[in-house]
Amino acid sequence: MGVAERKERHKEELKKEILMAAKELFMEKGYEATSIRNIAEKIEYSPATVYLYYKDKDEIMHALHQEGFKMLVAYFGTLNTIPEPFGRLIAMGRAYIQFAMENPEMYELIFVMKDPIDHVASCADDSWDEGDRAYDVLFQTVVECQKSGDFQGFEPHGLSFTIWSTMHGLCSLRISGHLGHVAEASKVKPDVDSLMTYTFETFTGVLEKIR
Amino acid sequence: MGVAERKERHKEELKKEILMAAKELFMEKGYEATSIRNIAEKIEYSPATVYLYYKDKDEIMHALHQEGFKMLVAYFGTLNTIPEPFGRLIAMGRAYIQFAMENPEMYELIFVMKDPIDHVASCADDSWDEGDRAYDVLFQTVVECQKSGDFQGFEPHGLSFTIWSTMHGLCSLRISGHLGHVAEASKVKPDVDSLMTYTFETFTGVLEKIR
DNA sequence: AAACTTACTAAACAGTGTTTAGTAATTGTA
DNA sequence: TACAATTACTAAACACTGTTTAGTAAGTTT
Repeated sequence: MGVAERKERHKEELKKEILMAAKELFMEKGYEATSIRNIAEKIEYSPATVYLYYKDKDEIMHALHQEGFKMLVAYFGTLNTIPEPFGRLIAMGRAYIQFAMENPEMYELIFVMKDPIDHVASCADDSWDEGDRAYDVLFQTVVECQKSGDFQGFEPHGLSFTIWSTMHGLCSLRISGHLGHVAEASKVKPDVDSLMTYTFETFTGVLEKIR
Repeated sequence: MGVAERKERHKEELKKEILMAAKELFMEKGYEATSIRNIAEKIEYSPATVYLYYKDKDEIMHALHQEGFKMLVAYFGTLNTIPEPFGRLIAMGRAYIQFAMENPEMYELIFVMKDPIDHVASCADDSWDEGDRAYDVLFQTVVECQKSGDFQGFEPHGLSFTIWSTMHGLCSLRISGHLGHVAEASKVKPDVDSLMTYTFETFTGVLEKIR
C-alpha cells in the first residue's frame, strides 16, 4: 500500500521544511537567532518535534553546511567557460569574494565556525567532503596553471594553501568588521568594499608577478 | 583622609581581579565557558557584583581585547633587534603565527569574533586603537622594505593588507580546524602544523620572488 | 474491540545574560 | 550620640537558550 510511502514522503518533507526554516533564519539573522524554538515557531511545530528529525542543533548546522557548499559551487558554476587557467584562477577568487559578500553568514558557517566542523570530525561518515572538493578545485586550477607555464618553481599545494589563506583572510576580516575598522583608521580607501577590491587587485598583481 | 583612597584602590583591584578571572577562564576554556556566573564563582562574589564593575559581558570582552593586544605586542617585542626590514617582516609573520598558536582563544577574540568589535564601534572613545597600531607596525615595515629597494611597483597599503590577509587566513583556518581537515584529506604533510609551517614558507617564497 | 505504534507536545532541567529590589555595614550630619 | 545617607553587595527573578522526559491523542494491526 502507498500509505507508508506517503507518510515517509511527508516525513522527508517536514525534515526539509525544518532545514529551510533554519536556513532562512540563519542567513537573515545569523547563528544566535537560529534557535530551535525559533525554527519550531516558523514551521508551526513544537520545539521537541525538531529533535525527532535532527539529533541536535549541530546536526542542523551540519546540514546547513552542505547547503552552503551547494551555494558556493553555484558561484563557481560559470568558471568552466574560462579555458585559460590563470584567468580562471582569478575569476575563482572573484567568485569566492562575491559568495562571501552576498552570503556572509553562510561563509562564516562553512569557513569560520568551529562547532560544525567539530561535529563533522566526530561523525566520520561524510566528513568535510564538500570542503575538500572545493579545495581540490583550487588545487587543480593551480596545477593547470603550472602545466601552461605559470608558477614555475612553486609546489602546487603550498601555493594553493597560500592562495586560499589570502582569500579567506580577506573575506573573514571583511565579514568580522576588522578590515572595515582599519580601513576607517588608515583612510587608504573611502569605504571598506573599495579597500577589499583594491586588496584583491594587489593580490592578483602579486600572482601576476610570480606567474 | 586615606580611607576613600584605600577604598578606591580596593575597587580597582576587584575590577582587575574580575578581568583576570575572565582572562584565565577565557584563555583556558574559551568564550562559552566564560560566563558571568563562572567569573563570579572564581572571585567568590555574586554574579550581580560583576555588573557593578562592568556594564555587560561585551565590556569584559573588550577589556580582554586590550589584554590580548598587549600579549601580541609582547610577541613582537624582539623584532626591533632585526635591522634589515625584509627579514623583520618575515620574523613578524613568524611571531604572529606563534602568538596565534600559543593563544588561540585570544587570537579569535581580537581577530575573529565580531561582538567585541561591534562594542568597540558603538563606544567611539578608544575604539580599536590597538588593532590600528598593530596594522601600522606592519605597514611601516613594508614601507621600510620599499625604502631599501624591495617590493618596487607595489603600493604599500595594498601589499600590507594582502600580507595581513594571508597571515590571518592561515592562522584562522588553522585555529578553526579547517586547515587540519583539508590537510588530512589531501595528505600533503603528515600533520597540520607541518602544513602550516610549509604554507608560511611558501608565502615567504612568494614575497622573496616579488621582492 | 484491544493492543500497539506513530507523531507530536507540554513541561521541565540546567544553563545563559541581565535587572530589580532589598540588606547589611559604613559614613556623614544634626 | 542618634539618625540619615551612602556604599557594597546579593538573592531572586525574568526571559532566553539547548535538550530531555513523560504523556497524549490518533491511526494501524491483530
